[in-house]
Amino acid sequence: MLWSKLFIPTLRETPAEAEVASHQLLLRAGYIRQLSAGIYSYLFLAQRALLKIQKIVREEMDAIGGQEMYLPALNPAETWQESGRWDIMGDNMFRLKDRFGRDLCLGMTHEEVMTTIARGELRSYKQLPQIWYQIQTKFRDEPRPKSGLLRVRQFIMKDSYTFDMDQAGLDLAYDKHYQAYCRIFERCGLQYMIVEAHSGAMGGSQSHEFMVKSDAGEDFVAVCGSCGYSANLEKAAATPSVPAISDPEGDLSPEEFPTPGRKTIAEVAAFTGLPETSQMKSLVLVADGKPVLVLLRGDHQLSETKFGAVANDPEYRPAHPEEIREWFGAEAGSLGPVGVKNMPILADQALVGRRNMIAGANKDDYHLRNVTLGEDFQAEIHDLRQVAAGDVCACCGGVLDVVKTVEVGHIFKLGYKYSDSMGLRVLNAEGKEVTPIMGSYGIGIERILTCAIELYHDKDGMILPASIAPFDVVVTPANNADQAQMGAARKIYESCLALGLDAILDDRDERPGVKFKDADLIGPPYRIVVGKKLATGMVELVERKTKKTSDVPVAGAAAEVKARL
RNA sequence: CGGGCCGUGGCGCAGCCUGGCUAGCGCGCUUGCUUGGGGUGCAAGAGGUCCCGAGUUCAAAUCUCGGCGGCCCGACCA
Repeated sequence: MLWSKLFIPTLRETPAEAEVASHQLLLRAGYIRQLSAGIYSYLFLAQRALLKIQKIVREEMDAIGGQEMYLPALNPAETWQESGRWDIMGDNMFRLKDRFGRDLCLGMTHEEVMTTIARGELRSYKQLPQIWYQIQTKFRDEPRPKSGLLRVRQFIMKDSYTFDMDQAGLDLAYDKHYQAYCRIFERCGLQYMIVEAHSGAMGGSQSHEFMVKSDAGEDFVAVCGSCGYSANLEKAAATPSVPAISDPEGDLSPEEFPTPGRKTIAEVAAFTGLPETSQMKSLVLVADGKPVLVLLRGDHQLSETKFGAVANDPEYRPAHPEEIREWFGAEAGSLGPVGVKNMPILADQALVGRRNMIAGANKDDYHLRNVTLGEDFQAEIHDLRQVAAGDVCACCGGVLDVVKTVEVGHIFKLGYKYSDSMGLRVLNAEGKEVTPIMGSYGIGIERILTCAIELYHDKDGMILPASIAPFDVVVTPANNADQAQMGAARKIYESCLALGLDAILDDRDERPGVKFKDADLIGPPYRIVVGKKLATGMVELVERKTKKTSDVPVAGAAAEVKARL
């Protein structure tokens, strides 16, 4: 293609609204333009890159026996009411009414529609297993769209769904997807990691996320440098670090002491001269409409996900100050477990085995010393704390790190959640009616592009992996006015095409500097510069990643690019 | 849902506090010449409801109130 004929609106300056590198470069390189918050138009270059990504995804999905479909994005309310997600999705779902006043929504994912198809058509175990997928636009009314294409309200997703007769079948389907996803992210050139994940509102048992490490991300992942254990922070488990000082020995009784004005863990630590690890942190939460007292080691944080799961109410809330006053007779800064009878007490397992700790006295401005779990009060023990950097890996004893990541793929074993609630039944070999087991698997197409840019760029622009770059090579005549250069450039460009390369000829009447800058910006892995050395029969082959230049003969230039890709 | 910032030709900004000519600057765009290896130089041009509405005033980009839109932090998020 001829650059002079294309619409590639590059920007010399970075638009003020773009914060993260991928967003800035997508705008500057003329890939995207914003239409509204979290809604973007994909221009020519973006569309080319996204199509290349989709091609890779299709090839790998087809390779595991996936059958591509295309489902409606516009869904009737009933479909979502059947699974119960019409209510669960809340404000995150775009909703609208048709002319007759019927409720509709824009699909966020397609478990319901896929299950609707399946229950209408699948009759026999002979028809299973099935792997169905689509590449389609999804809609989510994010409370806060941000970071360019990283968090948007409309995006393209590859989503697949599997139907199997039994757990073993699901395990196999899950494993096929796991392997296919590895190949997809591999081929797209991403450095990724696979982490154990929390299955959230999707329901289901096992789940893995495919994450790309990036400061632009919003998901935190705990990783062990020694054994490779990695898990989403929502779910990660680890052995807590050893307390800063050991506990006082002996079977001591709780003893009240004044702590005037000291409310926070840090203030009490400073006042008593004892580290935060010697304290019990008391949180009052309201789950399922009922109060719960949660105890953690002073320096630990509550994992909202873990608590939500234990309390069986992901919608729980912190208690209001008035409620705390009513239930405890003290303010939040002076709460503790001793003497609490009117609500269940949940303690984090890091408190097991500890003795004689500091806790609030349930009396303003007083704390207790010598409080011991199991002796001075009883509690249910759970893993409730959020893993932190520096914790000890539960698998190997190594040190855990916590890194920021972007989620590019997620696979779930759904189990029977949808097939059961929506009435998908088939007959097994014995002629008995059984419920197939399902899995669902997603990939964010734009996120692959965005992560690639986050991962691979420099001050001059994108350095895209060849497999997803909109072009393999750009041919740049240094001086347009020079007929010999233009002619040679044209010939090289044509040889590239003949070799099956995605080539672009920068035939614009621009200064060489402008052409070089633009080529660097939009990210093709190679550039062939036809310049003064043409007189000696040579052109320059420049590798975008390293900016390394090598002289190659005119006649062999195209082949050399082909060989290097 | 809490907190902060912003809205002035396509892009980046100044002007606003302290109201007053035809609203500026850089980049980009058009035309001509020039130049031709990292955003060339010169010249001449085109392009603006100063986000919208109401109010104050002789006079509003500027002050007041209301609204809309965008960005960022937190909460939230398959």
